[in-house]
Amino acid sequence: MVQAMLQEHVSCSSCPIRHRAVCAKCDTDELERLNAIKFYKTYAAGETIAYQGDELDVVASVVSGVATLERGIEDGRMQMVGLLLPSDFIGRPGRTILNYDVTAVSDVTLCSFHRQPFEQLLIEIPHLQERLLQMAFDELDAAREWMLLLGRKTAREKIASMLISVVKRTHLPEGQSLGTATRLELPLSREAMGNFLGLTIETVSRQFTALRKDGVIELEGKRVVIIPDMDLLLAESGDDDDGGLLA
Amino acid sequence: MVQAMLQEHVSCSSCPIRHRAVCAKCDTDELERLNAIKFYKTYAAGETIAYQGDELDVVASVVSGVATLERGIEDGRMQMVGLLLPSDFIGRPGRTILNYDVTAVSDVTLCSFHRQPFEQLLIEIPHLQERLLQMAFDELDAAREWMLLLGRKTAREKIASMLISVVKRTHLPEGQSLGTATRLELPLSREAMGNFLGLTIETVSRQFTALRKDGVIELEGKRVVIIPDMDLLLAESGDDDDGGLLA
DNA sequence: CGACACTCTTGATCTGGATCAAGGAATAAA
DNA sequence: TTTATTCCTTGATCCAGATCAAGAGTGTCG
Repeated sequence: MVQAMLQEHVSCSSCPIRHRAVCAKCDTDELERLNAIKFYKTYAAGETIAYQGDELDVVASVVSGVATLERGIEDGRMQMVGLLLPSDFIGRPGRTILNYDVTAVSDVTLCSFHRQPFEQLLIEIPHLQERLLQMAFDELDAAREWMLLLGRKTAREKIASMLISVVKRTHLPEGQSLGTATRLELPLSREAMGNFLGLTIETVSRQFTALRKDGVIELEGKRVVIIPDMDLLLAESGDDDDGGLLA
Repeated sequence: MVQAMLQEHVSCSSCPIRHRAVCAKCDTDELERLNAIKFYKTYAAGETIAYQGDELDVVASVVSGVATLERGIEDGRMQMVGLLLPSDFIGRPGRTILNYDVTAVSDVTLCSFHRQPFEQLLIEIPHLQERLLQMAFDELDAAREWMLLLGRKTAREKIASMLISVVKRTHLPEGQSLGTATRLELPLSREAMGNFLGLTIETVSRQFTALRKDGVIELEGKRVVIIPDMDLLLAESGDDDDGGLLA
């Protein structure tokens, strides 16, 4: 499997390293050097990629699938602190100890780099570091928006905000407008959503049915949400205007 | 006043640019170039340094005092998303619109740089960018720890965690151990703490008196907290071991 | 000095979301 | 087909923290 991926991606055409995650500006030579040290790895849905406290000697970029970062307390409480979609980055240069669990929510393919050669390239290719800096600041902005959600929003607002955020991250990049009716496949289980939003699974479920009864969303099965009027949902999110969670 | 600061800091001896915040590795020449474009500005306690939505053409580093980043919703709800102590950084290269209020909690002195020349130096002095990347990742880690607090901790745990975090950030850097009894001057009002923790002012107040009655802390007036046994406080924070919020 | 404005504490009550508990629906295993 | 198993929904009840309300300091400005 991994071998197949390697063959398939020799030119890195579908790899975020090429496209967005790390080096959109790389020239051919630089891309070659990145290609030389990268390797792919896949994980099955539900699999834990790495545990809190692990020593991690790789950094990676999500190629496909959805993964989460979660921080836990020993009594079982869990808080999601990162939702990783394709092109998102895992790990940080300069630190080896991981302080949260990384879990594959769906089947996940990572494009990984051993820390040492990657950090070397970071020094030698300046715009790679620049790109990483932008990504870190983007994540920081997202985290701060998320803090507003966790600290001050009601359960209903949290659900609405999450839906908007998922729409923005999965639909907008491909150029669709926010105004049209949207069909959304949720990448997360009710439990994962609870950990995302700081709620219990029961409250998540109840808010979904409440929003459905109020005509804000429609449900197809458990994982598909249809948003007939995005402005209606936006009005439920507690954000004045754009919102921008994780945007 | 600003003039006085400029004189006083010509060699940048007390400026974080020199010490920790941006360029611990700068050689003399590089320091000169940084000095050439920096300027100091002071703000009085309570003053708003910049508003959500402002176009900001400077980045800055906190020299002295305490400032906060807060994100608000129009109905008055506020969530603090950043607590800035000396050496912390404000603003981000590559973005001009600020998406939170920056407020001086105490009297604050900033060491500021106009965006253009600063970004230029960022390109020309690679380890400056490297330093900024480390700072961004540190803030991201802090934000994630903070998200765990906001999403999953009880009011009592929140207060305890905050106290530990303030101790770590204000005492530990000067080399004191965490084991000894500690006297702590709170930089924040009850309201600011509420916004920090996602609580109301009343709940903050009640938890302080509860912790005092239980012998976990002692209070001297409203702003001074004495922690007779740090392990006791640590046990109340909900963190297994180190905690590390904002550390 | 009193009047006012803040900030903080404390009490009484309310409520949103947690907890406890019992099914339903879908998929897989036997 | 029956029997688990997993994930989700719904109901009943409870409680931590919010809200409403009333002072208590403390400082400042006339």
